[in-house]
Amino acid sequence: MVSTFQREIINIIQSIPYGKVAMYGQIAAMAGNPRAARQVVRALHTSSEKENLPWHRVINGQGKISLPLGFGYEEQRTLLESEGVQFDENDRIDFARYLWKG
DNA sequence: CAACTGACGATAG
DNA sequence: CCTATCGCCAGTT
Repeated sequence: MVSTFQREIINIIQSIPYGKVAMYGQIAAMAGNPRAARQVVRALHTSSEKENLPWHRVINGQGKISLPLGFGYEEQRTLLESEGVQFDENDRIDFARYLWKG
């Protein structure tokens, strides 16, 4: 089953606009729990497949992709770049330009 | 009910 | 910038 939290998180993720990204902590905060970043992870794992979520627009607080190489990293990066999101020399995303502000 | 688990976050070295 | 730790929270087993 999916708790209210999870639904809220799913809802928020679905509202991230094209070409923008959001941090786990940010989403958690919008869902009502600034410290529940890990629940965002769980929500993605449980619903990314069925819910049609833009999971690739969710990155960690360092502006980087959390997935390890060969385990989804390339896919996420490709998806983001196809939306116009650029990475700097340290593989980080420029929040000033791409961070979504709810 | 206790232990375990994460695509995390902040801090320290 | 990088790794190592500790703290956090809800869902599973």
